[in-house]
Amino acid sequence: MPQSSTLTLVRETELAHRVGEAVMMRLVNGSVVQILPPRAVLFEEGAEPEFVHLVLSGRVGLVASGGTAQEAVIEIFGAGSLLVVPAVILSLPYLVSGVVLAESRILLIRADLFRQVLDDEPTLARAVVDMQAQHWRLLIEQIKDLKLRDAPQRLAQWLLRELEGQVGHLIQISEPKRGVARRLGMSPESFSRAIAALEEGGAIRVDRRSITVVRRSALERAAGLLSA
Amino acid sequence: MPQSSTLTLVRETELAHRVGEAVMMRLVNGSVVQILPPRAVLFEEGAEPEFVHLVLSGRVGLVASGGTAQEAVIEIFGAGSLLVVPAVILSLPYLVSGVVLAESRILLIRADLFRQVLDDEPTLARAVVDMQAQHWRLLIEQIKDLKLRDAPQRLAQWLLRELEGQVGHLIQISEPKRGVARRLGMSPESFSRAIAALEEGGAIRVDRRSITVVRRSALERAAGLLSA
DNA sequence: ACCATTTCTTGACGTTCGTCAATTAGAAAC
DNA sequence: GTTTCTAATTGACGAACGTCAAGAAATGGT
Repeated sequence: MPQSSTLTLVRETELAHRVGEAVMMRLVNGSVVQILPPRAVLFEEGAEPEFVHLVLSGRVGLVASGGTAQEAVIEIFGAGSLLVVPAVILSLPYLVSGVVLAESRILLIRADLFRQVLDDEPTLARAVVDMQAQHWRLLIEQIKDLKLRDAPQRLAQWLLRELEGQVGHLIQISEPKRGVARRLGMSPESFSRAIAALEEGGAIRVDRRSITVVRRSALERAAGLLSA
Repeated sequence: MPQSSTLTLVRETELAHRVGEAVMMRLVNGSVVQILPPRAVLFEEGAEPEFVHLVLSGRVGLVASGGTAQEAVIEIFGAGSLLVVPAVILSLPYLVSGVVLAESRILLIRADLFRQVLDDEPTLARAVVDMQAQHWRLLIEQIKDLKLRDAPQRLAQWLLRELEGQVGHLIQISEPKRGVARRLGMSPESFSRAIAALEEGGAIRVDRRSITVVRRSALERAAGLLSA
């Protein structure tokens, strides 16, 4: 069973708030915490699911690999996210790999334990429904992006979404830009050009990995949200 | 409350099997059944969610519209599918519209009723977790398709998936091809060319809206599953 | 501070795919 | 049957974007 500093983190997660102390303890006991550096692989596409992964800190990317060398970042999750619940519930092979993007602390919950608690404890099922619902909407938004917006629009949209939940007009990219580019379904080169175009248009100011939104309306126009 | 022919259909759904008669009746009572023709709109993107939709028969497409006239078919669901649970649970506007593709019988479950039963009845929460998990995997597969496969590969992949759960080698398209094309994220023209290419390659034989898979291996190669 | 490695940017080029337009094929109405 | 409307195909063209290649900038290690 994990140590106290970890327990503090666990208690701060949305999941812990929703299921309550007792149920959370059932999940935590018998689980393992790992602290992993970037590029570590949590689980691999095609493998049988062994754990549900609760991200306590850091960032984890869901990555899919095509037949050749190409890789696509499906989605990126931060602290509080519960990963690969569907694979565990259905006992089907992972559809994606989990790759650590920034040093992360991960709680590994054994698959059979998770399934059992899910059946025993209604509060867990109820909490999972909500979390799944949020993830579902993320994916729907992303499919909409991919199907009906071009690369610069996707970038503008992404910047606007990053801006929500932020204090000021500043967006800090916490990982190589390549990662963000792939998450947005474009090459690093296209990402670079799209960013340059937005800066050219006076919408943003870029320095290093810091992006300041200068004119929000220009961003919204670039995202295709404003008509003219 | 719906009539008996409808009840028979309801009882055949996966949901009914999983939650049991009593809970299902709570959902059905006070709910309404609609029989709708193609092109009917069940719910509209951006609107506040009023109902959870249980498809009893027919097919319903989830459609998203970009700023301009363009539309994208996100996913297509048939009998037994429970639609827009996430929007209802989170009380957030629909991200997509629901459009009837083939004449459908739909059970409309009031949003507040669904939320209440979801909180009261653990079996419903548990069933929804599973159904959401399946949907999640559909979307993940689709994002993988969009991000790392080109149009002909997506078509080949789709044909292979349609073939599973079929008896022979025959695939019947039950709606205008445009719909399938959009679901696959390509224009009808590209769809047409991709199909022609597969027929050219001897993988399939096409007649009207019937597609016969002649050489499965050729299809798998076209889908990018086989190396050479 | 230096060098080595990785990341990022920029340019040139080719492929893919969407759009436009014209034609053909089917389906439905009368 | 003919007309009419929608769906599907085919060709030509262009825009978007990925790849390749080279160079600049930043990062990390010692």
